Amino acid sequence: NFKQSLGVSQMCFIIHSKCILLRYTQPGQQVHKICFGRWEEGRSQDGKKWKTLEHKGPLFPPEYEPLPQDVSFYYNGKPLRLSIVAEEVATFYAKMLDHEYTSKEIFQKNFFTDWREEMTAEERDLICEFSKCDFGEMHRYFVEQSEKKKDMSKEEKEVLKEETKKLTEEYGYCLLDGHKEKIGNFRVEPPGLFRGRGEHPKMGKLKKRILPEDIIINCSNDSKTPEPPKGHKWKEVRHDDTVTWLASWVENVQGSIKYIMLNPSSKLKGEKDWQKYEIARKLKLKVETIRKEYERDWKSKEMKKRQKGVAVYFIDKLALRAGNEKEEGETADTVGCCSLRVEHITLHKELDGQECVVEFDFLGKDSIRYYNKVPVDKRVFKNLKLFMENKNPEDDLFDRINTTYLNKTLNNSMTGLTAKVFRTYNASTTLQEQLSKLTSRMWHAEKLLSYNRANRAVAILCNHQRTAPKTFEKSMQNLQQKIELKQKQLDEAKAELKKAKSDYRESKTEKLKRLVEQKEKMVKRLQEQLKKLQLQMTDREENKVIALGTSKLNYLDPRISVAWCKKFDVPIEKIYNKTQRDKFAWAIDMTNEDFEF
DNA sequence: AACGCCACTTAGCAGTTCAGAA
DNA sequence: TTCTGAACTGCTAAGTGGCGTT
Repeated sequence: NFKQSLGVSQMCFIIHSKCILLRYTQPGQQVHKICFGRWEEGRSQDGKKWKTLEHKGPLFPPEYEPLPQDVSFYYNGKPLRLSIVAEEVATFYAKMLDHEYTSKEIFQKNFFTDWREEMTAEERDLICEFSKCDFGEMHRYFVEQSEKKKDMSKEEKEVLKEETKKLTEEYGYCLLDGHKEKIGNFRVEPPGLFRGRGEHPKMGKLKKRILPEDIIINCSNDSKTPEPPKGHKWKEVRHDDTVTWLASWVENVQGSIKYIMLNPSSKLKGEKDWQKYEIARKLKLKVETIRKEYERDWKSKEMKKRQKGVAVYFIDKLALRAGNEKEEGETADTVGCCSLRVEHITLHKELDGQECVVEFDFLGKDSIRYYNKVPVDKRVFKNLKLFMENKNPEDDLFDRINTTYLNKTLNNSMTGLTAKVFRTYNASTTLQEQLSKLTSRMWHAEKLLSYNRANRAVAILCNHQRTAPKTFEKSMQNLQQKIELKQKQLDEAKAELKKAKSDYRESKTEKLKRLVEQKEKMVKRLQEQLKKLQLQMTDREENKVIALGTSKLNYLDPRISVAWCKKFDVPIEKIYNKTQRDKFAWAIDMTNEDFEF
């Protein structure tokens, strides 16, 4: 009846764990949603993450398939049949042959050492020199295989797709507190060669195959325990409701623990995400006080306090990461704020007409370069000079402090405050500020472009980079050509319009009048198309090495975007794709247009 | 305070899919 | 219908920060 009275053909209930939405579209109008119930903030205080948890355990990668008889590894120019285990490891290398990783000495060395460990005694005796190894034939075989896969018929591809879908349905979900939730990564990581980022000392090492005997399962004790693969046992089955993971194992290269966890769309993750932004909003209310506090620290008698004051200033102003200390030689040499070394900054009393400029140049997370020249407060500049006195380039800039101390003092200023909150706070504030400058008079494409601009401002602040797409230059050229063509068309159309007008002036017939109107329309359309292309060009150029996704997914309070969409009548689908809409379901459900971060 | 361990978020890349242009 | 480039998805490495122990 409700449907009929509204003249709506379709209506659906969207059932979240803590709210139910009734969703429908009235003809010619926007989508309506009626919300019953709401998301819960905070959650229980006792550290319990769930009451019940049931799942099927992780999905293992397929077993190794030996090479066909006519494909072989060559040593010293002669074909050599390897033992299954050694052959498998060799294929890892062979598959990567055209990647530049394999040309690096450390990569080769690490691989060769670990490979020899997997060989039989005889193989180890024989295969002593890496330079005599030839993986060419194996490599060609794998290239061929992937070609074949590409050339498969539509039907065959369909069958494969169906199979993965079935596996996802079986293993991709769990039951948490009685609700079906998507799992983030339900597959055990397959064996292979470790590829670190940047100059990683462990690149090329063998990442071993994980067996059920390595895996700890976590589920509730009254649930059906996942079945290990035939002939195998789990390492342990535990029932720990203070953690959110479903399974874990220790990885052999770095000795770190890997987890199977829920998808960001889950209630558990969503509420945590929400909480994160609430803390950042709390910082917004206190940030002025906190800024005064660290400015006072710049003058402290205690060197430790001064260093802290300057470090927090960097974290706040430049959105630097905290910079935990890392084990030397175990990972790539990267730093964050607290681990900055003297060699990473250069002080300029004056630079390009600005006073007190600090030049930063260091590798941050994922070995992404941070390069920036920033004019700073005079007192900060003086302090930095002081911190650098009598130090070697490789000494710590902030030698009296570390992230634990810094976070402890931050927590004293505001409960829940840590270094990373500043990044969230500054990112979200920047987005909101930038968006508030926009007007509703813009046309659609312009609105979206402006949103991207705002997003980009944040990405630049957080130094989120990407390697320029391989096809960038070419696609840019193509676009340029299109623009030139459009320009030419426009010029022609304009000339035609002019002619039509003068014709009309000479003999004012109805037919010629219509022609003028027609040509005017044509010119207008072409102008719009040209403008659109030019916008696209700027957008793409500015986006060349900037990654927008990271900030969108991790730093920008989605409620800002949702509110903006509502206010300016932009469909949310233009801003967030399906995955993102799932992740931010909590925000989409509860935000109206006057939300303020 | 130093250390080691653990749990969780944040990050860029590569392969795949999709949509619009030719 | 085919081709091309962008968007999306999955993957897993690399951070942050808390806690208990010494």
